Amino acid sequence: MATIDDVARRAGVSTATVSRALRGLPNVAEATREHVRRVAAELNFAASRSASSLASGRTNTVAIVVPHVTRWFFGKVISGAEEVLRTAGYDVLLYSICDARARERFFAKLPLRGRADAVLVLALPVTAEEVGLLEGLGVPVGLVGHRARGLISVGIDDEAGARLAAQHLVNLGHKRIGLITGDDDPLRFTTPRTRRTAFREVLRANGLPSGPELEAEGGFTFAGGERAMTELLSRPSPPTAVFAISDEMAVGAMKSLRRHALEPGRAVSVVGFDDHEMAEVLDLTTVAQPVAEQGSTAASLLLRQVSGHRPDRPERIVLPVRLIVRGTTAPPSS
Amino acid sequence: MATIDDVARRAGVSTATVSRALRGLPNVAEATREHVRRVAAELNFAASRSASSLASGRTNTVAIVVPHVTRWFFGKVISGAEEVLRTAGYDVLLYSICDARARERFFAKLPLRGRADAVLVLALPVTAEEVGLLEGLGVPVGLVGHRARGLISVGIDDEAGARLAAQHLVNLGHKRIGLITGDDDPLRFTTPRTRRTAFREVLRANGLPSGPELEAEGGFTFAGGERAMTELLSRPSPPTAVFAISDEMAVGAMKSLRRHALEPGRAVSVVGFDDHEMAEVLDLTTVAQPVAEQGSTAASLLLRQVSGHRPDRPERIVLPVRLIVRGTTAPPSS
DNA sequence: CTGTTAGCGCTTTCAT
DNA sequence: ATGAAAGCGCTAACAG
Repeated sequence: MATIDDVARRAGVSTATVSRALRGLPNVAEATREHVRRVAAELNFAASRSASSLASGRTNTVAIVVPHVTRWFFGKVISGAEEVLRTAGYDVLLYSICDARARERFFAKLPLRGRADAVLVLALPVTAEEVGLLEGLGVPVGLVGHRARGLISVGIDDEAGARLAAQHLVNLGHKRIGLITGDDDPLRFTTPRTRRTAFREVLRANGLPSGPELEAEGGFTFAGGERAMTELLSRPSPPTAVFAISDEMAVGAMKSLRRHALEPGRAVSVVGFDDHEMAEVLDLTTVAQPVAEQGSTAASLLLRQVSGHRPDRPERIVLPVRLIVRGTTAPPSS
Repeated sequence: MATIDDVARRAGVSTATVSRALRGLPNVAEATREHVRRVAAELNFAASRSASSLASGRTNTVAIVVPHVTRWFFGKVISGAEEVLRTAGYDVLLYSICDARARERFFAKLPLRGRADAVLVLALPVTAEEVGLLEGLGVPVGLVGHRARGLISVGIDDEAGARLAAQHLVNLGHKRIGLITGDDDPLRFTTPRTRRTAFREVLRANGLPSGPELEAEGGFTFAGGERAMTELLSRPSPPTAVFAISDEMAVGAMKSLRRHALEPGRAVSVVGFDDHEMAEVLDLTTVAQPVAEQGSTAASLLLRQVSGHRPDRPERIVLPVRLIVRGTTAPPSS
């Protein structure tokens, strides 16, 4: 592998000039630059990342910390962020944290220390202590899906989303409205709690029952949603409508309803959250949120800070949600 | 951030000893090692990755090249690989290549040059030229989902899987069997072709019709599967059974069938591929493949090569598939 | 506009 | 078992 010295020698200039020419810095004669470029190409030269990192202190890398690469939502967010980062010339380091042990190890060792110019953390509700550790990294930190004082954050208004769903079902005249949540305990996501609280408030404000007997846990998965709905149906007085806080769970719930000969949108109404690809095809009423965009927005903010932008106050961007009414919601059948 | 010199000074030893002690190399007195460890911890020291890479020539990083982080299959493979790599102390660099342009750029610049000790490429059917470029990286390269001469590869027997599905439907007595494939042209995956060919062979061998008029393209997505099934149903003489080469498409197909009042498993049989989480809940007959395991297996092989193992012949591992018969397949109804 | 010269923070012989 | 010292390949002042 050719080094910068090989290029310099062959081009008849100094290494400094090669470095400048190749990185597009000013103060290089256009002719020289062209010449250096040609020689570098001939030699198939590419600057060693570790050498330039060591010398410059920059890594040209951004770390993304994510629970469950496997989940649709996170995959989308990652790919949104990845594209922005890649385009800006940054590499993406992936840290997947799928259980409490991994999380502990991650924060204990912070393997990304010194490896990234910025960090993007998805959905993990970073504790005060963890925030401290991340800040100690000395690079900009961005959060998607929840906030923490002092850090960039991008997300949606979960309360508003949940309220939209709840109010829609209330307006249709439902009196017993269930909730399929996803508590995912080991990683302690905040989203489920936030949505649940807002959801309950709407019910209470409308004089409707709410609470554990109308709620079930679906772990954010299709199978979990199916189980949760089945459980709700087995309760003494089952709901006539449910709000599932993810589309995947909502679709699982629809499956359960059909299995019980309860047509979604007729016997029981269902509202999901996300506007997953399946929602449209299945005619599922849902609270739509921009997903990839949360990743790309966060990545852009992060890069701005990397290149010196120092906002006066922590940047927090809230992307809009909206209710998409489709066929799975209707007035109660009786 | 403390450097190795700080630790050495404070511990009263040389930097060489610190380096050895902290990396667990031999020839360090146990007492010294313990002492150095303690001091390092006090100072919150972590060796700079770029400095050690530069000095040692190793990066402790593995790159994963993947199309569509967003797709269930790839997410699973990544997380399988990630776990093995993380456990072995390697970081994961993610390169997502979701269209032909990105692919071209990637191979033109090979941004991972010098950044990784090994490369894992998922599903991209690497052309001879691309294989050359990857080999030129000078690090072990592993492939998941297809093979190339000289490179490690891990996958399943796609022919066998497709045959299993086809034969099952033939045995049930179906005479017109459709195929929902996913050609995904821009990236030219080989999997769809392989499965289609094997599938057609079985039909032909059994004297049954096959070919384009019984096939439709579903792009590996739920919505695509739904469209593909709808298209098949609109043809002059629609199939009484279909094989979708992914579960997500199979589930989409089931949706289409229901919309046409054709109960899957009664009016029309459906077989999927993957054994996605949804398959069990939806009672979908499918060809099961180990997914995360393909990632972890490939990662392990790669790491073995990184640490010097030189197999005599290219390593190719084929993981087993099996047919799981569930409720969506039955003899033709008429 | 270009060259010289120090490092960046580690690893790795080679001595001792 | 430990230390001294020479780089690894690049960037960033500083001169000119």
